[in-house]
Amino acid sequence: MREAPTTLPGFRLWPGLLDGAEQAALLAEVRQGLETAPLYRPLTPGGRPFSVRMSNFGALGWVSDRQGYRYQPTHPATGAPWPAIPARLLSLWDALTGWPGPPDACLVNLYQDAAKMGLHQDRDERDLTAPVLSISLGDTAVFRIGPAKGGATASVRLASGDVCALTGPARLARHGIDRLLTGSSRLLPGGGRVNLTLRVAS
DNA sequence: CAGTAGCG
DNA sequence: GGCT
Repeated sequence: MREAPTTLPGFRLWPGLLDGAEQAALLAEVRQGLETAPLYRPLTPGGRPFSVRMSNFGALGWVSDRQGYRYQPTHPATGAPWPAIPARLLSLWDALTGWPGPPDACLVNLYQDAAKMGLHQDRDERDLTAPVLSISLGDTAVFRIGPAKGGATASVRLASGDVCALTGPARLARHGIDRLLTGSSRLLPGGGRVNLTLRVAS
């Protein structure tokens, strides 16, 4: 599968990398993990709820609450360790990133209806040179990305099966999700989008 | 604070 | 749409 050219150096995009069967198989593994680590709605440190629901796989999970942002080894509601990262995601990481080690965190974000994610930077990881890999499943999202220090952003549609990465000069790019194109995919029975974000947290 | 509103 |  070809890699598409992008405007921002270091932002890599592989449209349609996962075919329908691969998307369905991955989604089944995600659903299985979510039985152990149920989706929940986090709060910002200021106490406002996210519109997205979250969970995590891997040794460490990204969480937000009144205490702040951090990575922790257990689910905030159940106290249990996060489920393992599915092997096919680890293979994808190996195939697409040149990074010498595996990711130890996989954030699971579920967008439904009007859920969105404001512009932000991923900067809670110990080594900010390790890439971030993102997999989209379900409804197409309108993704926005711009330079780390502010300025003009670009809008990019992320469809089911697309994979993208923030690498090198784009590692600290500001990015977010403006909205979903509802009804654009039938992968999730009730509609919506699952985003999987692989990171080296520690 | 990965949220939101108001300004311009 | 970007900044505060």
